[in-house]
Amino acid sequence: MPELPEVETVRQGLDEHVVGRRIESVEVLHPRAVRRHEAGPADFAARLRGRRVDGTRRRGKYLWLPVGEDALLAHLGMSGQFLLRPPDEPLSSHVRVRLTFDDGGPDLRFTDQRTFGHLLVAADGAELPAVIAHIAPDPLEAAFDASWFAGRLRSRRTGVKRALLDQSLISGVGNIYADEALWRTRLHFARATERLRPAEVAGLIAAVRDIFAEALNVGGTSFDSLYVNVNGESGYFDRSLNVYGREGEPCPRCGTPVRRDPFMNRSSYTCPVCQRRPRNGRW
DNA sequence: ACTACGTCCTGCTTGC
DNA sequence: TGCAAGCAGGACGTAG
Repeated sequence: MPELPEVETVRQGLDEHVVGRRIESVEVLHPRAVRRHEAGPADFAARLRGRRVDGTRRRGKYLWLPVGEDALLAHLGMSGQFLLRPPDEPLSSHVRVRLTFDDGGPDLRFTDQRTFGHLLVAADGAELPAVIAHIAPDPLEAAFDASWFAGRLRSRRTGVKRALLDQSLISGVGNIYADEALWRTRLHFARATERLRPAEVAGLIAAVRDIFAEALNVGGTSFDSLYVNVNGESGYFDRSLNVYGREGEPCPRCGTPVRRDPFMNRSSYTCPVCQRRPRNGRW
């Protein structure tokens, strides 16, 4: 599932293979892929046709390609991929949007099995598209303000994992890296945010940063081959996950079997010894 | 104003 | 063997 490291890997791939090229044609093969482009698929295509891709940007799990004053904004959802393929190669059934370029080189295929991802053209967008103005800075960008984040945590009345997943507080963290960062910091996911000590918050931020950096070094994580980078290569950070998806396996720190708890209609993985459940926790 | 939850979607896995 | 339920989950809209 693409979280910040996977999205950043994709951004780097796009930066290398797409920037500087002029878009010749835009095909929307599945309207759901552009559902957040309010003016509809035809307008989406028209706004991109003939435009040159000027660069690549990312905040959290969103990435965008500035094209003049506009930007092609993308969210990969759970299974979104950008694939570069020879234009004469047949389209797979999960290709939702296809861009071709006037240089005749590889086309760009937004492919998304589970269709949670989406693309849109932001008309205001090169710097920071207004539609994602509510997305907080991610911990790898200069705009991230640790004291602002700590203050927001203190004023929240929720559990720490819910807060980590709230993209308006800190962006880029999903279910996998949330569990990994909490394990590393020895925090249970239900710890009340307002009762976290400053050192615990600082440790949590550091853990998220470290885990993101480590994942980036190996090109992001992958579980079911749904996620691949822009060239179609799978990431492999999953080999170094400590608790996520490892129910019953020994905690790498203390050997206690990892526990899985239902959480927000999904799962949370913890070490029941390293991450003690709080008395007055918030799920 | 803030928090929590249902919903979208497909395909693989599990269980009867 | 076949079918149905379970599971994966990011972000948004809405209910409370």
